[in-house]
Amino acid sequence: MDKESKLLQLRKEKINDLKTQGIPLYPNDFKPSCTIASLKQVIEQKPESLGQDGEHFYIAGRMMAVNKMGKSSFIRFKDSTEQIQAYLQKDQLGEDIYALFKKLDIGDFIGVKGPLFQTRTGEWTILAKEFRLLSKAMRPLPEKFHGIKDPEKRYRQRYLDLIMNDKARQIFLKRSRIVSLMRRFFEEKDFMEVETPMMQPLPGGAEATPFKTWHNALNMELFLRIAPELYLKRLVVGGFEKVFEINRNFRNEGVSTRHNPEFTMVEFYQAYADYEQLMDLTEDMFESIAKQICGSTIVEYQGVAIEFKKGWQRITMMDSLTQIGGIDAAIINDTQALLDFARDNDIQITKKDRHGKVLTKLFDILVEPKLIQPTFITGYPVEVSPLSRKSDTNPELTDRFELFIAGREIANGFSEINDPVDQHDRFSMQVRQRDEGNPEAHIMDSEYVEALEYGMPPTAGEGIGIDRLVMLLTDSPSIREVILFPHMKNRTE
RNA sequence: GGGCCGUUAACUCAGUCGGUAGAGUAUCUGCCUUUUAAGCAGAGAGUCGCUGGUUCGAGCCCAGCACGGCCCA
Repeated sequence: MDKESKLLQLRKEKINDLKTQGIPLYPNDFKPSCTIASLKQVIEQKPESLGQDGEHFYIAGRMMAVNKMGKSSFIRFKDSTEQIQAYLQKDQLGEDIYALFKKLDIGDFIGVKGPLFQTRTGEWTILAKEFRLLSKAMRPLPEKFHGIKDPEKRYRQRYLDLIMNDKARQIFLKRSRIVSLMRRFFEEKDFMEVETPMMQPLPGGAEATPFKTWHNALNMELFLRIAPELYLKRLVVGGFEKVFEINRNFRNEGVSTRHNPEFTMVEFYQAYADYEQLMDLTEDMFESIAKQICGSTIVEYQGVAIEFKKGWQRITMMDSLTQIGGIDAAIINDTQALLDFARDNDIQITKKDRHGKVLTKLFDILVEPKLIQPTFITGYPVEVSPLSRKSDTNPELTDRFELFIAGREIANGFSEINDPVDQHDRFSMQVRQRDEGNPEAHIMDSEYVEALEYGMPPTAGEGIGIDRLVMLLTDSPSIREVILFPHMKNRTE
């Protein structure tokens, strides 16, 4: 990096000049008396108390625009809350300070002290009686009007995106509030927040390829978790009857507009509840969050109005395949006929796949993209649900649902298996699938089965993809817009 | 993994038929004490993603590679 742009060289020379003059470039003794947002509140509430003879305020922020007009200047600067303008006059500040100001750049942090006044056009402005450099910027900010648009640069240097694009800022403010509302929702229902291992000796709780890592001192291989599920249920065994965890999961698969290798889920478990109660809970939570974040239960996502008000459609996978997927009800139970149907429609399904798996694959392609309004799909086949309790009325199906919104999976929940014998059989079935060549099939977790052998109360649990929920509530077309630092390939220097 | 598109100044973007690289913003110099994307006058700024090829000559055509975006699997 010895090759530097002229601009950067000039800045460094300028910085050296300031240093030589004894001007502190990075002082840390200026304390703002209030934020810009709170100052603006004062302006709104009691403007009569303000004016050139009024109270002085200490305000700090990053300079975003400068209008130099000879012996006086306007600067626009912002802190994390708002932006405001200040008026700097040579007469007020003195020769030296004004000369210092003239050497500063957009992007520098500055502190201003003074009263408020109104300009000719009525804009409330700080009249600078004191002016200080608080932190020098070495590199120039992107252009003020167009900001920064290059998606690669926005993601790799998110700080620039956050400085220049208010829309990006708003997305992450909303994300933070969504997580906070969710946490409050669970706490108010007496759920307890817990943290379970992110590094696990056996990756479980989902069908996915894990990341591997190595613990030196223990001399063992570990996996970044693909789900917290099996640990959270151990806690239910241990007597914590309502638990939730908001944290990252890691899945070693491709990146896309809907997938980031690490993503955030909330997973929660409630003893003595069943999957139907969790559907109710989910409706309540989403309706409440949508209202508080978007001000309405109707949220526009990519040009489509989505209604979050509770009372969402609930339909079995079988019914969805015939009613939405357009499959003839006559062949729905005939595996061979379904395979023929798939072949005729260019849907790739292996012959090895059992009936339930065939149904699920057909569902993914024919039904899922059409589920725009919030919809619960229920009645998932046993083969694809190794941790879900079997239905009392049909042992081929489980007491499970998935939630779809805007054509994508948002949540997955079910009544849990608490029969250790059943769980052991299910794992065995998964192990057979693994032997048959499905690398994502579940691993036998004997220690988890042992935990169940000590007895787990009847329980239901659910996981909700927070990134995808944030996408919906912020009208973001790509998951990268809602993850601060989405994963990217290394740039080769 | 496949298809399409993109990569030019710090940022946003032009660049015609292949003929020595352009604008706005930013920067630098000068003027300017109520501006609003301030204004006026002047100046500087480029490994055109990388590597090869074709050509007298390549930002432009061809091939490969890298990174990114969108779509598909």
